Parts: sequence; structure tokens; C-alpha cells
Amino acid sequence: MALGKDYATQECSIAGALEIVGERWTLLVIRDALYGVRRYKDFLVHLGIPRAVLAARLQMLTEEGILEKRRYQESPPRDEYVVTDRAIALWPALRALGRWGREHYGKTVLRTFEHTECGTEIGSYGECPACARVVPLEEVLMLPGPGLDPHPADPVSRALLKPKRLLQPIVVDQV
Amino acid sequence: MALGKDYATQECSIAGALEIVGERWTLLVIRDALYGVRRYKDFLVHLGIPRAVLAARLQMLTEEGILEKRRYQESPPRDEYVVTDRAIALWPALRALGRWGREHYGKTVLRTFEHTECGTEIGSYGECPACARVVPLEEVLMLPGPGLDPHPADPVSRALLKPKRLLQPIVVDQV
DNA sequence: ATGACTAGGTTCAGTGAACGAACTATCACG
DNA sequence: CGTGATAGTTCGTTCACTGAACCTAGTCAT
Repeated sequence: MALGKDYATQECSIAGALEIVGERWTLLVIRDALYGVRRYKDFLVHLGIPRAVLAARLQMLTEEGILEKRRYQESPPRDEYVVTDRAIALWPALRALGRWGREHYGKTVLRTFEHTECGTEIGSYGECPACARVVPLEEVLMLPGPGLDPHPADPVSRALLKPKRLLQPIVVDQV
Repeated sequence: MALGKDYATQECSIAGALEIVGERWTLLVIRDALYGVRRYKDFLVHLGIPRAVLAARLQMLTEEGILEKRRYQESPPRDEYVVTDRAIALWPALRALGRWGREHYGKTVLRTFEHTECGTEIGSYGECPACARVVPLEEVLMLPGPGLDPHPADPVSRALLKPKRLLQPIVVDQV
């Protein structure tokens, strides 16, 4: 969105948040990062985002301290983008948006999230209704729902078909 | 954002939600509507949004059932835009975004929200920590914080300086 | 050492959306 | 009959997104 300049006059934390995460694609990049996507190419094929936009978003999110660029191998040199506390702190907002979308516009259930400790489905803002507390993302298990395409074209979507804990890096099947 | 077409391939309720509310300005229009703004001109002066964009957003939100256009006087004919349940259901997501913005980027506290029943500050997703439940918006009192400009130029910002319940229509001081 | 391949970008022309100023329509009021 | 308010529409400019092509560094097989 490049909400930048105009939103500055808004005197509101919501506007402030949207200046950072309100641009097109940004929240989906963060969502993917929380799901365990870490590499440029994996974001690229999973989101279907233009390369230039992805590069710009990753750089901006890194500068804002929402992602962290980290060297994970030296030869050839390769970096991955991993979430920071700031990205994790966005999970309740993302969860609330997702629940709203599903309840008001969703035809089928695409993914469900449950608390690993007790198997209860995570509530609207990332809490476990049974345990009555917001659960850390490491304890959230993401499961494919009935509405999900069972044979997606891209390897990242295939990797996300298996039940997995959030934040755990995805394992992409080699070709 | 016009997130439209591309997000459709995303198979995700978050992407679905962003197709509706992810465009530039849209979430701020909904925020204002929840604060009690109802008229075209009030949105206009408070947001500083281009007229054409505001008209497009109001029409889209009406078509999506998030706002409802309602005739409030016949002569001259005047309509106002009032929130529906779909807009109210977005409150936890907006609250979560606002809290994230304040905690990670806010310098000062601009507004606080408290539960009218008990005076406790509303939590990150619209709940009252003392009452341990999500409180209806009618029971949320919005209060100006120390970071807010005490003498804003536009009448809508001035109207929002007084403590008021959410959803209650704003009262703009006549010139 | 040569060519193919991969990861992670940058560059660039075309397009679409946002911006801001000007203009229009309708009605009330004096 | 002119002025002012509300709620828009129109239009030229600017800016961001898009998709395709290109680039760089390093690995691997021949």
C-alpha cells in the first residue's frame, strides 16, 4: 500500500500498524513466515508474488525488525528469513482476520489450528478455549481442512498439507 | 490494494479476508465506523482520504454487507453508513492490530479503551481481563490518551476527544 | 573447463490504482 | 436569486504493482 505519509496524520495505533503491515502482500508474507516458510524461493512459489515486490517486502520487514535475515550456509552463501518476536506478536491479529474471513466469506474450512497439549481448536485470537490462555505458537498444530486442494502444484503448498507445528521450518520435497 | 485476483489462489481465510479489507484505507474506514463516524463528509475530513477513494470504499463495504447505507432524513435526502455485524466482528482484529502497533511502534498512548462495567482496560483482542470475556462494543468506552493532540483541526477529531462509547454516533460541533 | 542448474536477486516497460483539484447535482435558507 | 452544505463524479498526474527478462555467484556433471 505504501500507506506511509498520509497515515502519519492519523494519530492512531491502528494506522501506525497499517503503515508497517498494511501494504499489499505484507501480511501474507508474515503469515507464511509464521507457518515456517523461510526462503526467498519458497515465499515466491507459494505466494505467486512478483520477485521485485517480494524482495522489497523482505527487506522492509527485516529493517522493521519483524523478520531476521540469517546466513544458514556458507557455500554457496544462503540466507533465510526467520520470524522475530514482533512477527509472533502479530499472530492474534492474523488469527482474528482469518477467523473473520472464514466465518463471513469462507465456503469450506481450509486449515484448522489446534492446541497440541489438549487437541482443542484455537480460538479467534490465538487462545485455547479449554486451557483459557493464549498458547505459544510452538504449541499450535496446523492441520489441513477438507476444503484444501489435496494435490497442489507448488512444493510449499504440498509441504503445508502435512500437519505441522507453527514456526517449525517447512520441509520441501526435493524434485 | 485491489488484492483481488491474485489472492484468490491463496487457499487461506486470511487471504480471503484481505481481499475484502486489505485495500488501502478500508480498515481505517471500518475503524472510524466503529468509533461512530457515519457520514461521508465526516469520514472525509477525519481520514484525509481522496473523495473518489472514499466513495469507492463505502460502496464496496456496503455491497459486502459490512456497512449499511441508511436514509436518515428525507429533505434534503441524506444517507448515513452504519456498521453491521460483519463490521463489529472485525473489532478483535482491529484491536489486535492497534495493540501491536502501540506496543512495537507507538511512542505515546493515543487512546485507551475500557470496560464501562468495571473500568478495566480492554485487552489485546477486545476482551475484558477482569470479566474474562469479550465485551460487546456498546460496553467499550473510548478515552483520549496523553499522546493525543488536544486541539485538532478537524471537527471529527475534536468530537472523538471526549470519552464516548463505541458505536455511538459522533456529535460534531457546529460551526 | 564447459555447460547446465539453482538461489536470490535487479531492471524495465506496461498497467492500474491512488491522489488532489475542479466540477456537478440537489436541496435548504435568507 | 444567490449562498452554502452534502455527497458525490471527472480527470490529469503520479506512484506502486506486475510480469518478463536479465544478472550474479556458486555447485555439479561431463
